[in-house]
Amino acid sequence: MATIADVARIAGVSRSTVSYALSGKRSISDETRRRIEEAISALGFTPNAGARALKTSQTMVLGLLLQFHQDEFAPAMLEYMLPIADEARENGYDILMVTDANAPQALDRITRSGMVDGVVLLDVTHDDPRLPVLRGARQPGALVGLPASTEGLEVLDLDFGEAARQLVDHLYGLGHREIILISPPKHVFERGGAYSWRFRDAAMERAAKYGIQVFPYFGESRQPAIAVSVNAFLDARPNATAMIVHNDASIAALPAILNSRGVRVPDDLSVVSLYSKNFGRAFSLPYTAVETAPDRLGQQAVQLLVRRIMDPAGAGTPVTRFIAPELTDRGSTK
Amino acid sequence: MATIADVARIAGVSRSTVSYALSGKRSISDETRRRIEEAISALGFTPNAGARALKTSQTMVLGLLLQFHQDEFAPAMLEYMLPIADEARENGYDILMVTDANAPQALDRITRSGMVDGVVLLDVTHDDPRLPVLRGARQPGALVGLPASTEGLEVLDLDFGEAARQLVDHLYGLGHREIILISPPKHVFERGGAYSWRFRDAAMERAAKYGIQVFPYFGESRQPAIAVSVNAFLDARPNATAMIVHNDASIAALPAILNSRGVRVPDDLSVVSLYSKNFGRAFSLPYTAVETAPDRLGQQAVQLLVRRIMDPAGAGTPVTRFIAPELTDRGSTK
DNA sequence: CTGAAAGCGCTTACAG
DNA sequence: CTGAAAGCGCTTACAG
Repeated sequence: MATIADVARIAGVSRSTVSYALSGKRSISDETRRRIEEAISALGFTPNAGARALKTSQTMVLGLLLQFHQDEFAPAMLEYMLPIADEARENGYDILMVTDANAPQALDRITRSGMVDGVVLLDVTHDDPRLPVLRGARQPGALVGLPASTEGLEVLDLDFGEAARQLVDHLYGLGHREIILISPPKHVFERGGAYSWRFRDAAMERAAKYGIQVFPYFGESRQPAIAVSVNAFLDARPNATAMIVHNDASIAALPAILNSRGVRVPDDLSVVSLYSKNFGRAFSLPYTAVETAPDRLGQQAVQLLVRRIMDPAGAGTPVTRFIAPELTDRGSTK
Repeated sequence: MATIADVARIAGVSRSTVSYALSGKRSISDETRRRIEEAISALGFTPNAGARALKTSQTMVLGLLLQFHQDEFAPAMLEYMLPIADEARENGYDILMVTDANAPQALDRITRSGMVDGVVLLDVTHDDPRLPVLRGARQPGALVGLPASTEGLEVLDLDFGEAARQLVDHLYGLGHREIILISPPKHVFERGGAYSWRFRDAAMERAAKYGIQVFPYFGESRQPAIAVSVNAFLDARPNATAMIVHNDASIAALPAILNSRGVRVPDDLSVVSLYSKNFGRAFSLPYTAVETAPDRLGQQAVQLLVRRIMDPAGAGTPVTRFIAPELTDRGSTK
C-alpha cells in the first residue's frame, strides 16, 4: 500500500506537507497542493487508519453495543442500528458492531484497546451491567434506554409514560372504561427493561385518575404462547372494549389471533399499540399507535455522543432526553 | 491509559518481554510471567489496537458490507448479521459494519486505510459494483450471494435451484398440476439478485419436465400492493391448487390475505415457501418451507474468509459453495 | 530466558 | 509557505 512517504516523494515535497495538505491545518501553495493531489490519486493513497489512530488517539470509530436476549423478538433491532450507522457516517465515524454475550467485558476490551472513540449502548436496562464499565472508560457513551442512574451519561429514550397517557386518554375520550393492557413479557420486567413498567405504571395511574379499569397482563414473545395468552386475556375480560398492546411480538401476531377469533377491529374491540412506522409496515399492522421513532433515538444518540467526543469537558452537563411520542391514528378505535 | 512500558516498569522487565508474554511467542520463566500478569491486571492493561495494527498490519477486524435497497423488506437482514458477528468473535475478530449508500467507495476506503483484515459482502448481485473494488483490494473477501463471475472469490449461497426443485417435486408428488409462483419483486430481478431467477428458472424447468404448469408472477414488497397483487394472482388462476412463495414480504402477509379471502390452507390451497426458522417464527408462518439457513451461510462465509486471511496464498483455490436446502414440512400441503 | 533497538505510518510542534 | 525530526505504542529480528 502507498504511504504518505510515497506521496511525498512523487509530489516532491516533505511528508509533513502532504499531511497538512490532507488535514488543511496550514496553508499550502496552489502548485504544491496540485502536485500532492495528483500523487494521491495516482497512487490511490488513503492514510493508514492504525497509524493515524496511534498518533492522534482518535479512531473515528464508534462502538455499537447490542444485546440479544434469549427468547426475544428481534425484528425491531435493525431499525435502531441503521439510523445510528447513517448518522455516524455523516459525522465521519464508522461503526464497530459488538454483539458479545459478555457485554461488559467486550465494552472493556474495545474501550481499553482504544478501538473506538465512543460507544452507543442499545437496550439499556435499569441496572445495566455495562454501565460501571462505561463509567470507568475514557471514552464517552450514549445510551438508548433508561437506567436507574443517568448521572454523567447521555441518555435517550422514548417518553413511555407520556405514550401510555396518550393512549389511555385516547381510549378514555372514546368512552372506553374497561381496557386490557398487554405488557412486555415478564422476563423483560425482571431483566430491568424500564420501558415495560414505565409504560404500565403510567397507564395504571392514568386509569386510576379517570376512575376506569385497565387490566395489565404480561404478554409472551413466541408463538404459540402468544396466541394462547392473548385469547386467555380476552376470555378473562369479556367486558373489555379496548386493548393496549405494548409488546412487539404480540402486536405482530394480533391480526391473525383476532381474525381466527372472529373479533373485528374496531367494531368489536378497539386496539391501540406502540410501534415504529417500519415495524407496522413490515407486519401490515392496521392499528392506531404511538410511534416509537427508533430513527430519531438512534440519530440523536449519535449526535449527543459526537458532541461529547469533540468536547469531553462538556459545555453542558450530560443530557437525559425523552422523545415526545406521536400518535398515528389508523382508525382501529371507536 | 496504561501502555506496555508501564507494565514493563512495574514488572521490572523489558517491554519486549511483556510483549512475548502476551503473545506466547517465546518461553518466559514462571516468576517473570507471574510478575507481568500481576502488573497487567493491576493496571488493567490492554494493548493499544492502533499500535498493534500499525506494527503487524493486522487489525483483527472484519468489514461487513450491507446493502439496503429502497422499497425492500428488511427484517431478514439481522439473521445474517448476528451469526457473522458471532463467528467472527469466535475467531478473534470484531465487525466493522458498513452501510454506506456508496458501497464501492466505502469498501475502497476501509480496505485501503487498512481498517479491516477482510470483508464479508452481503446480498451480492449478479453484476455487483463492489466486486471490482474487492478484486483490487489487498484484503480477501467472502460473498453471500452469487455474482456473474466467482473467479478468485469465496462465494456462499443457498442452492436456490435445488430449493425450487424440491418444492416443485413436493407439490408434484401430491398431485398438483397448476401452481402459482410468487417471485421476488421485479426490481430484485432488475437489480441482479440472482437468487430470484435461479429459483424461478429452476422451478419452470422442473415443471416443464413433469409437464405441469407453474405460473410465475413478480410479487410486491410493500403493503397494500402485496395484498392487491396476491389476490390478483389467485383471481387469474382459479384452477391453481398450490402456491410457491419466494418472496419474504408476501409470505409474511399471506396468512392475513388468505384469511380475508376465506381460503383455507391446505384444504383450498397448498402453500410452500422459502424462509428461515426465525423468520417463520417471527411472523408465525405455518407453511411448509425450504429453510434459507442464514446462520449457516454467515458462519461459513466467516470461516472461509478467516481461512483465507490466515493463508492468503491459499492451499486450495477459492470456494464457491451452495448450501443444500432442507425442507421443513409444516403440513400446509395436501 | 531476557533486553536494547529498529521501525510500522502517521501528525505536529519547532524552526526557518 | 515548507521541511526535519520526534514520538504515538506496539512487535520482532538481533544479540547475548
